[in-house]
Amino acid sequence: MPRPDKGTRQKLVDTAADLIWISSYGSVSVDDICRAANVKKGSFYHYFPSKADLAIAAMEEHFAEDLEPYFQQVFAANVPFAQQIENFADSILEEQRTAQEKYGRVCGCPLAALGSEMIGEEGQIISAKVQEMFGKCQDYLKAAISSAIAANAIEAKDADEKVRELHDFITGLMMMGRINNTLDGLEHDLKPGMQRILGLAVKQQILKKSL
Amino acid sequence: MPRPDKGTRQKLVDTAADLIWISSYGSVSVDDICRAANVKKGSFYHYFPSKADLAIAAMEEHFAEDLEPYFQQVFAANVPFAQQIENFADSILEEQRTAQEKYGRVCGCPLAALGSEMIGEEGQIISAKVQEMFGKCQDYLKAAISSAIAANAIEAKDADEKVRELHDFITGLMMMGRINNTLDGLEHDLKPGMQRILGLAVKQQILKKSL
DNA sequence: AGAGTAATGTACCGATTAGTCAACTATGAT
DNA sequence: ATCATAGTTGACTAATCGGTACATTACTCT
Repeated sequence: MPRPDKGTRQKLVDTAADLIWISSYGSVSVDDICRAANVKKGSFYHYFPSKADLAIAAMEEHFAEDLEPYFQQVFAANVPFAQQIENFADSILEEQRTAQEKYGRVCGCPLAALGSEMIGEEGQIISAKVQEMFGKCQDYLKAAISSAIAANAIEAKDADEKVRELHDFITGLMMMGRINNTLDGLEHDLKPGMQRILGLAVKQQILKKSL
Repeated sequence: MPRPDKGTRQKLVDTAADLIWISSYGSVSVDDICRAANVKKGSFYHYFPSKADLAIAAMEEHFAEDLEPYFQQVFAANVPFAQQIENFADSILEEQRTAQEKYGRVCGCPLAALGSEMIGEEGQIISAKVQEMFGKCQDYLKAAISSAIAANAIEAKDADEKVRELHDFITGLMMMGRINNTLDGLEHDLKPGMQRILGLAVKQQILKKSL
């Protein structure tokens, strides 16, 4: 589904996001990005003052254009909490499957991969942005959990605690999926694990055969 | 407590492990390692044919010298399973605290950080070694869980499943600790989470004040 | 003591890195 | 039409990368 003529800037953002996701920030050079996007280096630095700025732009725009609308849909107020969580788990798995098909490997969470890599002085700015993005994601989770608590839909008391538990759990599954290049953990444990953390009924789940 | 005259080779291994742990493989150059270890480049390549070989040696030796004896102690056959798990959780937290004091930040799991970064063609060998190392760690976990199952100490049936769940869970906590530079998740959720996964009694835990 | 080898030190290599620069072209408003 | 501006291009830099070559030093065995 390639949109026709995405514009140079957008091509750079998308290409960089892809390349970094399937390998790492450090191992993808500006030349790599330019080559893959079919853009000359001069144009790169016309749009972005540095490689780090492109990465940050990629994060912000991916969040604003993909993640934010997605969260608003999944956690829409009219959907019951248990269903929100089910949908959330399903869509994570689906995204990972799609990426696996597209790139030939399990990719995990791009923010976590980047955040882990960019530890240390040189990566401060990017690392801070990763934390900020994670924070924004957690805000959506927190809103959903808070209203579930208010509605007595779950027993939990501290929404922040549950958000952290949930996020840490999900990140673990995605990270190990990335490292071991397998969806096993996500397929088997994601949904029931999330339900268990939140004190929701854990349904016996039927796994779709992987294609 | 620096041992006197560690030997050039060992200094390289230890220094590289440290530097890579607190930043990343890609952002640490051979020159960085040599400078920090006070070793000349010629000596580096006398002991290791490449940077990647040093990283692999560091993983293997860290496992053989630190991790393996540690696992044998924690999962010693005469220790009750519930206690094994408690000790395991405690020691993970302690290791993270120690590293935090030493390096001024939460470092998380070095294998996971490296494994996530080394995805992609260029990192195949290192990535495979990370998987191998994780596999060896899981073997110890599996042995402990299997005998707990055999002794009816826990309800679980499939040891492999529990090992995966446990490993994914722990990795998630450590990874988010690294990314967000906080021990909150590990301090609050590690032990009860492990106990819950394994169907063990979840004790109310008293948290040590962080120093 | 002397020979062989292990270890060290220094100077170097070509390739690659992020980033610069000035010339060029397309565009759009007046 | 013209003029400023946005966008593009390819050649360029200085620094750094992983790795090599080779001479020198230290150690060990006889």
